[in-house]
Amino acid sequence: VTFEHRAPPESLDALRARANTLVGRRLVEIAWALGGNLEDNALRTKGKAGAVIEAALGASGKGKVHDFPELQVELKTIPLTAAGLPKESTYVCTLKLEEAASLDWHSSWAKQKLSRILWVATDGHHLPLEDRTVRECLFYQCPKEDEARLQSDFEQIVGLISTGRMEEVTSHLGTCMQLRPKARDGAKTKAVRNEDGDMFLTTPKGFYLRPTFTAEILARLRTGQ
Amino acid sequence: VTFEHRAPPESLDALRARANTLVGRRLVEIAWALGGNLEDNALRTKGKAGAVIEAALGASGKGKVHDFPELQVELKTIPLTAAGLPKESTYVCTLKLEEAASLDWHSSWAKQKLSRILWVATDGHHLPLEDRTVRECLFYQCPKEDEARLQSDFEQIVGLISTGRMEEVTSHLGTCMQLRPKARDGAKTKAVRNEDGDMFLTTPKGFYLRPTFTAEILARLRTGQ
DNA sequence: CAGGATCCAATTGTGGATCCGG
DNA sequence: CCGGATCCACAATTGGATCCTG
Repeated sequence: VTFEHRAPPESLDALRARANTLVGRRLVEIAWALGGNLEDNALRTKGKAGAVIEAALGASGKGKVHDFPELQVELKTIPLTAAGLPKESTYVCTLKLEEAASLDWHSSWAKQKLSRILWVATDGHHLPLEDRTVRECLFYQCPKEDEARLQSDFEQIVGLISTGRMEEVTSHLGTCMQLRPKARDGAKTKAVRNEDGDMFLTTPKGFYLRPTFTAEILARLRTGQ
Repeated sequence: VTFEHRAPPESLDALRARANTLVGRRLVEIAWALGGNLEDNALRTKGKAGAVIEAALGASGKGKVHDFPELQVELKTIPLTAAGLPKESTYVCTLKLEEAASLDWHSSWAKQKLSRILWVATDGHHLPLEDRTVRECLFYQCPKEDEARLQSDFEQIVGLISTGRMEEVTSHLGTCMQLRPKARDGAKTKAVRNEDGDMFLTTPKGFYLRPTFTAEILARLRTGQ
C-alpha cells in the first residue's frame, strides 16, 4: 500500500476535471498510475479507498480543516449499493466534549467541513478492494435549507452536552447528523472536565451524516439540484 | 366468543358518539356489555378485536361494500405500538385478478372502502386479548391528495396485471397501498383466465395499506388535519 | 370461502465497536 | 493519537404465510 501524492489542484475546475478522469476506473489502476499498488497483508481495508482517492486528487490538508485548504473543499469517498444509495454513514469530524459549551455552529469544524464537499462514490463492495471502481464524482455546495437542518441537529446535541445532560445524548438524536463513538478499541473512557468544572467519564465521539441524508444530497446533485 | 350485535347507528354523529364511549375500555368489558365474553380455546386471536368492535358499534354490512352501508363508512380496527404508530398493515379488499383489465379506480371496491373510514385504534398488544383497550377513534374522509396517491398505486398494479405482466407485480410496489397474498394456507394456487383468454396460475391477493401511510393519516387526524 | 386481521421468518437498517496508515 | 472510514450484531421492518368466525 504505497503511492505518491499528486500536487494539489490549482482551481475548483481543475479538481473536478481531475476527479472526472477517475470515473469508471478500478482502484488498483489508480494506485498504479501513482507508482504504487494496493497489495497488502491487512485483514481489512478500512480507509484505503479514501487514501488512494486522496492521493490521486492531490488532497493535502495535513493538519488543516479541509482536504483542499486553498479551495476550502472537503473530500468524501462514499461506498454505494448497487442501487446507488450510500452503504454507510459519513464521518464528519470529532467533537471535543470539554469544549462543547463554547461551541457555536457558525464557527464550528462541522459547518466548515460540510459547506463544500467533493463526493467520490465507489462501487463494487462485494469485490476485492482493487476491483472496486469509481462510479461518479459530485460537487456539493451546502444550500441554506440543508444548513438549517444540520445546525438544528448540531445545536440539539451540543446543547445537551453543554448543560451537563450528556447521558441524554444518544446516536438516535439528529435527523441529518448524529453523534457516535469514534476511536479504536484501546481509546476507551477518559475523564474530561467541562467549563463548569464538572468531571465526567466519556469515550471519544464524532459527528456522522446519516445515510438517508447523504442519499438525499446525492439524488439532488444527480438531477442538477 | 359470543356477543350480540347492537343496532346500526342512525347517523355519522351517532356512530362517532358511540365509538367515543369505547375509548379507554378493555375489550372484555365491551364484550360483557354485549352479553358475551372473550374466553375461548383458540390459540390465536386474529380478527377477534375487530369482531367485538364491529358488534359494539352495530356494523352490519353483511355482503355490502361498507361496514355501515347507510353511512357509507368503513370500520378499521388498528393495533398501535406504545408510541402510537400502527403495528400492522391494514387490509382493504381482495382483487379479482381475472377482472383486473376491466377495473377502473373511480368505480373500484378499493376507492369506495377508502373514502370514509372510522379508525378504532387499540393498545396493549403485549397483553392478553381481554385486557387490550381502545385508545382512540378517528374519522377519516379521504382528501383529494391522498386519493391521488392511492389511485397511482392502484393503477400501477392493476395496469401490470391487465397487460399480462403479473410476474412483475410484487408486494414492493406502491408507496401507500400494496398487493399481498390473501387467503389461508389451503387456498393456494388456482388457474384464472383473463379477458384476453390467457390462463395463468395465481393465489388470492388483496390490497393493504402500508403502516407508514396509515401512520401519516392518523397523525393528521390527531392534529385536526 | 370471504371478511376480519395477525404472525413471524427473512431482510434491511443502524449504531456501537473496530481497523489501518502515518 | 488522529483522520480515513468500515464492520457487524442486533433492532426494526416487512411481506409472504397463516389463523378465526360465520
